[in-house]
Amino acid sequence: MARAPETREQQILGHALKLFSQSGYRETSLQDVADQLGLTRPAFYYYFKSKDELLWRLIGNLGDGLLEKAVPIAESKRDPVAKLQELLQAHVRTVLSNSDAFRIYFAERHEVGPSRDRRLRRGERAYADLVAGVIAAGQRRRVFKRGEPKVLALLVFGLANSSLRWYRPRGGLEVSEIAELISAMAVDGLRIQSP
Amino acid sequence: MARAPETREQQILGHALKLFSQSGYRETSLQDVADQLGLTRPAFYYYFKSKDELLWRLIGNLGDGLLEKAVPIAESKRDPVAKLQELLQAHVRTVLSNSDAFRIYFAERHEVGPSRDRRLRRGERAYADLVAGVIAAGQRRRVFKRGEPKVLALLVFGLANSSLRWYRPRGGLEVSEIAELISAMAVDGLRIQSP
DNA sequence: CCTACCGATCGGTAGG
DNA sequence: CCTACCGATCGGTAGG
Repeated sequence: MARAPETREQQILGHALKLFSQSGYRETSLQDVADQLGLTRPAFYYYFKSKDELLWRLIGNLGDGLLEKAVPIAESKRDPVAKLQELLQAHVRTVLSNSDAFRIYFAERHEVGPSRDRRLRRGERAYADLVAGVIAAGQRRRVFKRGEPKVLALLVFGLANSSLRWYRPRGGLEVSEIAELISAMAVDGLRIQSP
Repeated sequence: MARAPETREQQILGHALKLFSQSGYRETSLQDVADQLGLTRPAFYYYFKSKDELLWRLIGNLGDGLLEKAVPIAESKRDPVAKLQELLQAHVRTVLSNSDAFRIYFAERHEVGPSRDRRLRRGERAYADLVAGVIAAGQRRRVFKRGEPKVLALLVFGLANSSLRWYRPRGGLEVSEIAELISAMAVDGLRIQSP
């Protein structure tokens, strides 16, 4: 059972991930993090510039990860319904596979400061525009309901991200089951009902 | 234009509501609240026992309000689809009409301490069970999709509550429009698709 | 990475 | 006894 040789930096990131996710960024002191690792608080500053820097390392590139997976799906040649379904499945899988980090992201987003906040916001807008574009394409084909595509995209993200509120690894439902449930619910919710 | 004679207590509650909602509970000091009202921080303690007490006054009975409106709908004689639609419309209207308070509720829920947290949890469970019961009734009539009713209820709440993330009063969309959009999306998302 | 600290600010309380 | 506060400061903890 040879453990991967974790660096101190990785240990700090891992423990901070758990603590920030469970108790919040402001509620968790660097002393809490240091205690769990058996080192002093000042030692932390050998590895990270500040508490802000630690937070940014945890949540700064989550948006890029989502966008990377989404772009090829949105640019593929499938129909809008299939695209949206695939986009949402990928979204839920990514979010729930990194549930601690995304929980921190959504709860502590505002703690990163104005310039980084703008950067996060740009990423979010690009991602939302991508999904809104797919929804708009489905509306033009008369398969999705009318309504502001951007608002519908935000609602669909709200549905998908809400799984973070109750999802727990190894708790009844698998990530893939939740991803299928949510994507089906979102796509059917947007579909013009036939009867 | 005679303003209602606002007591100091109401003034404090109103300003704390805005500040906690905008910047967070821990991020807002009692000094910030006091400054906005032109009084000293110790004066605050004449009106409230503690910062915790202030938070509780803002979010402690939001759940009761939701439950009060939901019970008569759930107990009415309508079919499950109509019940769910009405439940969700009432939910969204209530939540968005008190958007600052509910934003605080969802973001700072954990700050109220263990015993009050249990109380909130009990209220949430009762409310979720109510909606899960309506969903289960719809499943028995083969109008709603299969799946754990409790999970489906949580997803539906997630969709409804996500509107708090982007809703702003006097911004394009009316509360009633959002309520109808969300309830239609949720009900159709749960419906077994006919074609 | 530790010991020994700092400037500031936190929530909360004293007497009047 | 009540109300509506004030100036000063408490013990602790924050990030650095």
